[in-house]
Amino acid sequence: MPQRPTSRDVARLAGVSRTTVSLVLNNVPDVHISPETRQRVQEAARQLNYYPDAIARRLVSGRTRTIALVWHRGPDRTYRDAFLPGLLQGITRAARHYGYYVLFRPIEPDEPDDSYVELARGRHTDGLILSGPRSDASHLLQLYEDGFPITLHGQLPGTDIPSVDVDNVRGAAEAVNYLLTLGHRRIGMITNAPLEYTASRQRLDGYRQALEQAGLPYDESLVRYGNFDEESGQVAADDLLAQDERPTALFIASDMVAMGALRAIRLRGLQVPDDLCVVGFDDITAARFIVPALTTVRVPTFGLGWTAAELLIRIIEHDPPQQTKILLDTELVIRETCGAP
Amino acid sequence: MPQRPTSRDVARLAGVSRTTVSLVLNNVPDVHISPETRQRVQEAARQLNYYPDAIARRLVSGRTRTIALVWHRGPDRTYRDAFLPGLLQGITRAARHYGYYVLFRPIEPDEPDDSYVELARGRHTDGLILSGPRSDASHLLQLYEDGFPITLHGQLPGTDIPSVDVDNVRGAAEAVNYLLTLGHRRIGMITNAPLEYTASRQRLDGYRQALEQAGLPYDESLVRYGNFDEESGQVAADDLLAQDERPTALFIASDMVAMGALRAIRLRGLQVPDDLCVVGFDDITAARFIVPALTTVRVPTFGLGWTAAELLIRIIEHDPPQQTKILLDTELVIRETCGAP
DNA sequence: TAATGCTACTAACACGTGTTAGTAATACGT
DNA sequence: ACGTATTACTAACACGTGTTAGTAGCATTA
Repeated sequence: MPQRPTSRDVARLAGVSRTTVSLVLNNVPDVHISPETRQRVQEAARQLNYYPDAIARRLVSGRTRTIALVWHRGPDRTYRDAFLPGLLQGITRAARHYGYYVLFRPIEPDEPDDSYVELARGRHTDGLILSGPRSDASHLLQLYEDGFPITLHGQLPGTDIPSVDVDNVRGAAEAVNYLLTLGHRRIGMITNAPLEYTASRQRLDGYRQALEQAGLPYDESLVRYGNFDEESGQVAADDLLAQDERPTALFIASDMVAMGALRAIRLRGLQVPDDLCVVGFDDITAARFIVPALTTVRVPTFGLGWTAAELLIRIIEHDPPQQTKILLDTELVIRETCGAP
Repeated sequence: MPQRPTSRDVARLAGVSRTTVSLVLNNVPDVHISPETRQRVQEAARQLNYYPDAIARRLVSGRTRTIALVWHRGPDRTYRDAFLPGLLQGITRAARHYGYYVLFRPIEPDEPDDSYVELARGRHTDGLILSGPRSDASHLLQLYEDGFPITLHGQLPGTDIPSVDVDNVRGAAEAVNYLLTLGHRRIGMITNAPLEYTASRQRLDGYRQALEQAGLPYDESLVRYGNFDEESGQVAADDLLAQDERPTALFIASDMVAMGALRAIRLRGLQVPDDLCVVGFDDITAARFIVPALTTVRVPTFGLGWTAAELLIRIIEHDPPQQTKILLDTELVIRETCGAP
C-alpha cells in the first residue's frame, strides 16, 4: 500500500485544521461550519480517497464496534454443518444493522477452554456470543461479573447470563403430539445425545410431557440414547426394534441420529411410514432429500443468530431488554415419514 | 467493566518504567534487564490481571493481525451450507497458526458489491480473502494494484490476483473417466450453473476432455444446464430423459442439482443404478444419506480455506510463494449410484 | 458605546502501546 | 588512573483520530 492519506493530509489540502476535517466528515451536530468550507473538506477527502483509520478511531472511542462469535462445539461436525451457516448469517445481519463487525473464533479441541478470554480482556471485541457454553466455565463467570457483555447460544443452568436458545421442550412435545394425533400410542424415542447435554434432557422432557398430557405412561423400555452421529442412531434403533412389542412410531431428537436409525429400519426390512413412522429434529439439509422425506422439527438458526447478536449489542449499548433469557419457537415441518400429510 | 489496568499500572506496582514493562512482557531480545526486575514485572502483571490493549498495539504497529473473509455468493443457500463451514474452519485454523484473527463479512444482496472496500481502506484488516469474485470488480483491481493483500477463493480470469480454487476440469474428467471405466459410452451431463460461471464452464470442459480422450464425440443433445438448485436439476434431467435414446449414465456437476435429477429419474420409474448411473459433484452432506448413496466428487473445503489463508498471510508478511494460482485436487467418492464398488 | 452573543474556526490533549535515543552506574583493559 | 564497554534502566516520541476548551471577528442588544 502506498502511504495512506490521513486527516492531516485532507486538512492541508482543504486549507483548514484537522479538527474541522473531523467535524465535517463526522457530521457533528450543532457546530457552525460554513457551507463553503464543508464542501472544500469533502472535496479534499474525495480527491485523496480518504478513509478514516479504524484503529485510531477505536483507540480514542474505546470501542471496537466488533462482536465475536466463539464457537465451542467440540468435534461435532454435524452441528457445525447444520447450524453454523444460519447462525452466522443471523449474527452478521444483525451486526451490520447496528453497525458492528463480526469476529469468528472457533475453539479447537487442542486449545484450552478459556482461550477466548484474551479476546475480551485484550479488547479485541466489545462483547461475545458464546455458542456451546460449558458448565465448568469459571472464566466465563468472572468475565460476566466484571461486566463484560456476553450472550450465550445455548443454556448454562444456574447463572443469569443472558442467553438465546431453542425451546427444546416445546419443540419435542409438539413433535410427539403430532404422532399422538395420528393415532400412535406406542411411541419410541431416541435422544440426540447423552443426558448430560441440556438440550438432550429437554427434548426428552418434551417427549415425557406430551405423553403425560395424553394420559400415557412413560415407558423406559421405549427410550434409547443417541450420541450425535449416525452410528449411534443405527445402534439405538436396532436395539429398540429388537423388542417383541415394537413401537409404531419413533421420535428421534436429531436428524443426524435419525439417518442412522432409518438405515437400521431399512436393514430390518421395515417400511417407513407403513410399518413405522419417524419424526426427527433439527431439519438438516439432508432431511428434505432422503426418500421418504423426513418429517422433522426445524430449528430457527437465523433467528437464533440474529437474536443473540441483537441482545448482545443492546447490552453493549446499555439498553438491555427486560427479558434476557430468550427461547425461540421451533417449527414442525411435515414431510413424508409419517405418511402423506 | 471496571477500570482496565494499563501498562502504566503494572509499571507503578513493579516500581519500574513503562518501557521496562513493555520490554519484559514482550520478551524483547538483546536487552539487559535483571532477573529480579523481570520477575517483579511479571508478578505485577499477573496480580493486576493485565492484558495489553490490542487496539493501542495495532495503532503503533500499524498491523491489525486480522484477515477478513468476504463472502460474496449471492443468494445461493446451497453453496453457503455446503462450503462455508469447511472453508471457514480452514481459514481460522491457518489464521490461528500464524497468529491472526478472522473477520467474517458476507455481502448481502441489498448491498453494493464494493462495500467490502471500506474494510481494506479503513484499515480494519491486513488482508482479505474474497470468496466469489465478480468479473466487474474494478474496486478489487484498484485495491490489488495499490498493493493491498488479497486472495481469491474462486477465479477471476484476466488478472494475476493470487487465487485458490478447486481443479474443476480435472475433477470432472475424473468423474467421467470413472463412468467410462464402468463401460458407459452414452454419458449425459447436467451443469451446476449457467456457463457464465467459471466453475460451470470448467466442469463442462472436464467432461469434454474425458470424452475426447476416450475417442467419443461431444454430443450437445446429451448436455443440459442446471442453475444451482434442485428444481433446475429436475427439469434438466426430465428433459434429458425424454429423448428416444437415453444416456446410460449422468454426470451432474452439483449434488444439489443431482437431488432434483434423482427425483425426476424416480418419477419416471427408473432405477439407479440399474437403469441409469449417476455421479454428482461437491459431496454435500445429503449425498451420504440418500438411498442409493450418491457417488460424487468431493471438494476439499477445509484445504481451500487453509490454503487461501496461508497464501494471504504470506503475502501480508512479504514472503509470497512463487506459485500464486493454486488449484487443489478433488477426490472421487465412490458410493452406490454407479453400482456397488 | 460597552456588553453580550453568535459564527467559524483552531490548539492542544487524550487514548495505550512499541520503540528509539539517551543516561547514570558499574566493570574492564591498559 | 583514565578511557571504554557493558549493564540496567528511563524520557520522550509516534501512531491517527475524537473532543474539549478557547479565540478571534462580527452582529446584536441595552
